[in-house]
Order: sequence, then structure tokens, then C-alpha cells
Amino acid sequence: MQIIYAYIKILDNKDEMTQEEVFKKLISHCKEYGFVFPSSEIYDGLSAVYDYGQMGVELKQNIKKYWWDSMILLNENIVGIDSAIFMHPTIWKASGHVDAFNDPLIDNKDSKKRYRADVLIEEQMAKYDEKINKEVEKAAKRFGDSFDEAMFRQTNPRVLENVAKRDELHERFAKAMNDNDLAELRQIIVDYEITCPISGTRNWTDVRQFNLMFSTEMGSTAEGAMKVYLRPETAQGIFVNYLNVQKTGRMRIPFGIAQIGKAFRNEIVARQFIFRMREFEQMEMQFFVRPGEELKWFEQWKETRMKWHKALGLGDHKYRFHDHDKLAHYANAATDIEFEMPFGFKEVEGIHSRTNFDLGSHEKYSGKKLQYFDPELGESYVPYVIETSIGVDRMFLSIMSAAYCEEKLENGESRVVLKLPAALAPVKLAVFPLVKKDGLPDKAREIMNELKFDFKCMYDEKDSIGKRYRRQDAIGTPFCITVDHDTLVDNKVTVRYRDTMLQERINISDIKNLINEQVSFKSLLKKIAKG
RNA sequence: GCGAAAAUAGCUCAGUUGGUAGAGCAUAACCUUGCCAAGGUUAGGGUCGCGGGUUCGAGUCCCGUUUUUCGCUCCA
Repeated sequence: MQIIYAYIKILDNKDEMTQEEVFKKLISHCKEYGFVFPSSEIYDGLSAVYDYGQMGVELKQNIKKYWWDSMILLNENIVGIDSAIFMHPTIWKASGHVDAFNDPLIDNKDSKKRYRADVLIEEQMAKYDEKINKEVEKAAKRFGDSFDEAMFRQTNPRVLENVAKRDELHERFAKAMNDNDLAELRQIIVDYEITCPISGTRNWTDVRQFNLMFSTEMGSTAEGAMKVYLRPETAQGIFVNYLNVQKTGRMRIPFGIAQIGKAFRNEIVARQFIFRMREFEQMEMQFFVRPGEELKWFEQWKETRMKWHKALGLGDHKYRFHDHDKLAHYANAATDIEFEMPFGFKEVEGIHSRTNFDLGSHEKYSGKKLQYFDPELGESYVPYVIETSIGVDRMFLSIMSAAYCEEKLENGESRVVLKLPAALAPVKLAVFPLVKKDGLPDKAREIMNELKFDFKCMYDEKDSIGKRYRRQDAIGTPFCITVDHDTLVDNKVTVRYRDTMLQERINISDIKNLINEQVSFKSLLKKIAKG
């Protein structure tokens, strides 16, 4: 490279900041430069919901394109779909989401322990039973008759009182659960003086429904309305369409279906900026394989997915696998790909061997056969599934936190620069006239008008050239092109590189190729393509 | 959900025992300059998160509430 002009050396990163400070600065930076805004900010915001701004949306779309292309372009046997967010309510029964996440919870304020309200009440009923049984059994023993007979002719007021209390409790509890009456559940706990097993106190919070799924009503009238859920994962949209895709796409096992879309979870605690949001976006691929071969494919997808992450060059040491010890109800193997965020290693992607749980369950609930006829084996079976599931927003956060850095420069200044992978950068190229006179702006516009068909470009003529470079550093633009007086004569411009701050003089006609080489997804995809 | 802290301009923050809302940076215009946050002149931008209360008077004191961060808790 022919380096021209004096350039400023980058001395080092400012490393004195704590991770917490870095995270705070990153959040401010995201807001200040139009990456991420709090949702509904002028109305004080909405908890754990965020909007992507003019820069954020570009970065996010590039992340999605990188993932999509790595699935769809590189694999003949993977195709995409886009399923609806609304799905038949029974799907969530089949998937296990309705049963697994519908508990009334209550906290004891003294022990700070959380209990299932229904379990507490059931335990109380068991205590009454215990007391009653003790007395009745004594009576039965004394008179030498059966438990039922002894119960039938009970006159002991203590027993009768307990029986009455138990029956009343039983009735109230059944009604409250049936009506889903949370206030009544709490009242029961208060009325029957149920105490916390740990603190022994009755200092209870309200009972809250812990339901992970958001619900709404479909149909306009109250009588005709059907309760539907906003999907808590995109995977089920793939499972219920698997046979449609297999048949119409002439897919043969093993094959995969990919999908990118929004999912919704009503988290009790949603925190850490865009890491855990109530509305988020997933990129999921379900890979359908022969029974018995799932663990082989599980290993393969672990490796493939890790390559995809590392190809971005954010630093291999920032990734690690975290294998699950406790497996979910549907899985027989599971691992997370974790990334070192400013608040520690956190899950970005999950790779699960989901067995035939989902398809098998949908067969049961729908009554439809979801089997695949394997021509090589000459038999039918419900395929096993390997899932790769990655959060777009978490990916976004991991890239931003790895890219954000403050550098000290030789001249005593410092700069904030987003070292985004060039292919993902929101703006690929900025074009500046060195001065805004002598026809330089016209020339710069002319160059930009040629390049805008290929890259997201930005034009800037305001303030000094150094300031304009720094502005682009702050949003992660990998290349700046400067038009000077010589350009009008020799048709050459200065290219300035974001990460090194080095400058090079090249022909206008070479700009497109130079940039294209570095910002296209091809170079990234080549790193992860097989063979 | 519990506990702690915080909230003042786009960002970072000052704001005295309670007495007319400030700075730096950023943004916009003009002049000057021209390869790494240059200088000058000027302008826009805030019912001090929101709602009550105390007071002649509240950014400041009290209560409630919302949002955010941290620690617990939770997270198939």
C-alpha cells in the first residue's frame, strides 16, 4: 500500500474503563448515533422494549442477511419460510408451552422466596387431611372398624371443624383456579393463615400469573373471540409446515427449514438493554434427520454454527460452548454458544437436539400423520430434529460490544470507533470533498452517484476533514473517500481506512472493486462454506 | 417480584441553607482554513421523568409512580 500524507498513529485502547462503564457508554452510543432507542420514549418508555434507529436497522438487516445466506445459499438442502405470528392455540398445547408456563406465583417478602400459590394451598389442604386422618384412624382403631365407617360417624368437634375447613378450602380453591382468580388465591392464603416454610411469616405479595406467552383475542365479538397467543418461538411455525415444505419442495432427509421472525415472551424480569427483551427476533433453522443420526448432526451443526460466528473476526476467545446438564422436556442434547458481553459470557445461540418430540406431539394433537417415507430405508418415520436458534438482538449486542472501542492517538487526541465487520457496517462508504468550493463537491457527488447503486453511501461536506472522519468512525463506516484538487486533474482519490487510519491514493475507477471485495458477504461465506 | 442507586438540552454532567435553568460536546447557518474532533460570529433545543404534597416560592424537601442500571430471584 502506498501511504500518503502524514498519518496519526494509534497508540492503544483505553483499557482503564470497567466493563460496567463500557456497557453504559455503549448504550449511550447506541442512542446518540441512531442505533437503538428506548421504545415510546416520549411517554416514559415501555419496559424492556427497544426500537432500532436509522443505523441500527441497517446493521440488523446485514446480520440477518449474513445468516440467511449462510443457510440458504450454502446449503442446497435448506430452504426458508416465513410463517405467521398468530398460530392455532392448540399448537402451544402440543409444544408444551401452555402447561409449562401457566403458574400463579407469590413471594414471601421476608424470606424473598417465590412459591407457586396453588402448591402452597395444596400443601395446606394436605395438612388438614393429615390432622383429620390422625384422629379418624385413632377412632377406627379403638372401635375396630374401617376408616370410612369411623369417618362417617365422627362427632369430634375438632375433626368436624377441620373437615369443614378443608372442604371449604377445597371448594374455594377449585373455583379460584377455575376462574383464574388471582386475588382470591391470595385471599385464601391469607384466610387460612398459610405461612412461608422458611421465614414462617405471612408477609405475602400479590399473586401473579406467570405466563410467558402474550395472548390476545381473534374475532371481533366477545362470544366469538378465540384466545390466541403471540408465538414465544418461531420453531413451531416450521414444525407445522414441515410436511408442506417437504412435499412441495421435493426435500429428502436430511433437510432443513430456516426462518427469521419476531417472537414474544412476557418475561418477569427483562433486563440488560436489548439482551432480554419482551419482543425479539429469532433466526431459527430446524434440520430434519433420520432417527438415530441426530447426535451426529448435532455435533456437525455445533461446529458449523461456531464457524459462522468466528468468521466475523470479533475475537475467537470471546466465544465458548456451554453444554446443558439439565435438558428441556423435548431435548436429548443441548448446547449454547456464549459470547463475552460486557456483563459476562451470555447465551447468543442455542443448538438443541429436539428428538421427535415436536413432530410427534403435533401428530397426536392434530391427528395428522407427520411421517416421512425414506426411500433408501424403505420405511416411514417421524424425523428427528436438530435446531439452531439465534437471537438477532443478542447478536446485534455482541457485535456492538465487540466493535466499540476508544483509542488514544499519537497527537494526544482520542477517538471512538466502531470496528464493525465491513460486511455488516450500516454505511459502507463516505464521500467527502476536501473543501466545499472549487468544484470539489460536484466531483464528490458525481462519484457518489455512481457508487450509490452498489453500497450504502454518505456524503458530508460540513466541518473539517478530520471531524468528518471521526463522525464516520463513530458509526463504523469502513471506508472514506476524499476528493481534492488533484482529483480534478488525475482522477484519483484518497481512501482512508477506518481501523488503521491509513490513507491510500487510488483511481476513481478502482473504488468499486476495492470496496466490494471487503464488504461483500462472499468473503465471510467462503470462510464457512464446506469443500 | 424484593433490595439499592439514578433520572436536568441529542450526549456527558454542574446547579450553593429552597429564590428568574447552566457548561462542554453535539446540531444548524455564515466567514476563514484545508487530510484526522481547528478558529470566529450567530441560532435552535429544557413545563428539570410523571403526579401529588409542604411553602409566599420547589430542579432542590416529603409521598406516590414510571423508566433505567446493579445485586438477589426467575429464565422449557
